[in-house]
Amino acid sequence: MFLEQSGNRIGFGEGFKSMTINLKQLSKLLKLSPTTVSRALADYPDVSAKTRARVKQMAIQHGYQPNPIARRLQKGKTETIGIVITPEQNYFSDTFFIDLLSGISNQITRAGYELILGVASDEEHEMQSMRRMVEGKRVDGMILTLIREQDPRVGYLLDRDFPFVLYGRTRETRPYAFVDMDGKQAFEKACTYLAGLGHRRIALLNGEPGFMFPVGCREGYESGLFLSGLELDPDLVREWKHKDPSQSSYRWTLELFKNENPPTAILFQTEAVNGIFKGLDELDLQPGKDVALIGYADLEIARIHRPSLSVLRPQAREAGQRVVNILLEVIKGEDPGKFQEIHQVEMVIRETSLPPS
Amino acid sequence: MFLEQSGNRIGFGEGFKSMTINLKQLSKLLKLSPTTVSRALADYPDVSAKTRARVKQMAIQHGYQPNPIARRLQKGKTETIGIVITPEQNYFSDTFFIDLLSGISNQITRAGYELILGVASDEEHEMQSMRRMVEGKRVDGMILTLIREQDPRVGYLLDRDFPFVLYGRTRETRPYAFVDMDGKQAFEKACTYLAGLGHRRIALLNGEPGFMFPVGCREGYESGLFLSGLELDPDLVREWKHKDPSQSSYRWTLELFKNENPPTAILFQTEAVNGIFKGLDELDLQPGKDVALIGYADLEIARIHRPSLSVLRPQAREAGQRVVNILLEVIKGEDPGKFQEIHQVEMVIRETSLPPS
DNA sequence: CACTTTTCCCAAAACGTTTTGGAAAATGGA
DNA sequence: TCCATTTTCCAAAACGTTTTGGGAAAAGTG
Repeated sequence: MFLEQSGNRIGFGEGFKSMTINLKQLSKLLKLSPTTVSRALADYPDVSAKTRARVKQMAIQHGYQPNPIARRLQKGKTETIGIVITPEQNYFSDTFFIDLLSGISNQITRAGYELILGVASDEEHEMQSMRRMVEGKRVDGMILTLIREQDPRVGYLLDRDFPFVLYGRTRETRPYAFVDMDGKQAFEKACTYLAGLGHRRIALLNGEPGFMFPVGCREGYESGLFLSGLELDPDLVREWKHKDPSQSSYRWTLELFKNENPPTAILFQTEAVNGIFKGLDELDLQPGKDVALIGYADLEIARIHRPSLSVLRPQAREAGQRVVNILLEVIKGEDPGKFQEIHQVEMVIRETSLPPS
Repeated sequence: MFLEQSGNRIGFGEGFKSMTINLKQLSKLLKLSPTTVSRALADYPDVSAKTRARVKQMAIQHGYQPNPIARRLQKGKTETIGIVITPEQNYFSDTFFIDLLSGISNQITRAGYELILGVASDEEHEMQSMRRMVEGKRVDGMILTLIREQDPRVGYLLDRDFPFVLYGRTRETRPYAFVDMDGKQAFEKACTYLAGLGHRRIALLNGEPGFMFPVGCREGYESGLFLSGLELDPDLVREWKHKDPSQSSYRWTLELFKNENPPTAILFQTEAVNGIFKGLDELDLQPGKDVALIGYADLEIARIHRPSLSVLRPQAREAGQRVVNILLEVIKGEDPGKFQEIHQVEMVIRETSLPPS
């Protein structure tokens, strides 16, 4: 019989949770005032080394942790920063965004802060979720991602002088803090590299219009063409959609090769790679051999595909950490205009960036 | 010249932020006590309809929102629930997890609660992040995902009687609350369906051992074989790894077809589909035509691939909402054992589930 | 020794709510 | 009119910290 499997642990529930100790209780134990205990733990100089040690030892022994809510009320800070993501724009397609989030989370934890997350189904709920955080006094600062060229969130936050940092940039004349990847430099580098290999017809399968990042990509692409003495052919530039990167990029790939003078190389964001592979496959073109490819972002598929995909590699984790460190400075009262970082992007040459055949 | 671009808005900063109004200030405006205002807003019956209306009107007019931190301190609740995710196990491979998160987030917001997120790099940091939330009194409850067969997190939370809900299940005899997908029923259904089409050699490319979900998948697979009068061939069962689903499933796909009597159909989790496609391609086998395929989870790739992939479709968003509603009940003090839900999974027949050729 | 300075500690206030335990005013019943 | 009841409001306490503004004891100075 399996009677013993029922596993009652009588007298085990309750109680345990309330075993957390108080500042007042701790101070009583130490025969000190709460003031002194608080200040001892905070390393104030006006408490003797001896009692400070005694206090800390007792605090550890009893597992004392100050109640963060009480501290926040007193300090007038939420010790919390907010971020809102939207699933529609499938930002979670791979490790890129989670890397960014990982950098953000770790740095926030290190500062003793909290990260609160909102998931919004569309642009309107995105704004609504942010307003709840800001006007509901639930956060000290906001992190914004997936920035649009005209982004109402930025104006909103600037208007009420609320601390925030962008991962990306927008069109806004007032100064604000941001960490951005140098998409322009990256695509220029990739473009001139391909031209240096002898490619003369280089296509750009760019991200969705309306967002800021593709703007820089396009600038870099055009600049790369110019520096290589190539002419811009508008027929070689197409834009895929966030809603279904694969489907739209598939369509545009086919489109690109209807050209009487088709491209021998394509630049793109790696999110769109599935559609491109599918399109090339249908056209009986071998990636890397018949068409050179360089993607932006080093997703898993780029590494495991055969031939492996040459990529531009943004350091998402580091960027996330910088975003947080900057935001903490801005919350402290530093001038946001001082924090405008553009991070370089390295190029990783693998197997899909050969000279034209 | 572009001098006007500098865009100084003198006197625009500061001030704006502090325009948030207080309960005390609001009560002064109304010539009422803070008590009455608070009770009026909370719809207590001991405040007259007339003053209640007056209070609410004034509150709206001045955009009053009670400071959540002060309320939390008084109420002794954090109004916050926590979740910890880990990027290594690439749970973010597609829309599935973000759908779950979306359901969670929306329901939490509706309850006036907050979702705080931890990102942990491995199992150890996962536990550490959770302990920070629990022992640091930062949350009222935890949501757990990606559950292992032996999951130390569950024991930890049960031991200190801390409210939590699992998305998934674990091996644990004490009662706890969970919402799980019926992987067993799903894989049984898929397996009998394929057998019904005439398939006699059905393979299972299962998720990583150690986690709980693949256990149910395997049970359903075996049960499906049994119900269809087929024999289990251990050579037709393989397991891929979370770290690189594509690579490992690619290897195992090749392996499966080294069998002298190879499978005509494969069941698997859709995360592994890229590796399978790649393997089949290398073996010159056409998905759907030469080998029937049914995946678990309706990721984007399943819909856009040609032929489109037949799938088992878990309703992640709904599950996320249930998880939150249950957790709120448990936080209120309800018995967790009462909340054990197993959600059915529907099958979507597309183009990769034909009879054997 | 008398004075100043430094060291070490603490009582009380404050943060912004909600809850507790009445109290005053209005109403109803005789 | 008087008492009991109901309605409507509020002062004070409480939640658990940190900060403010000293004050007593110890140490240094002449």
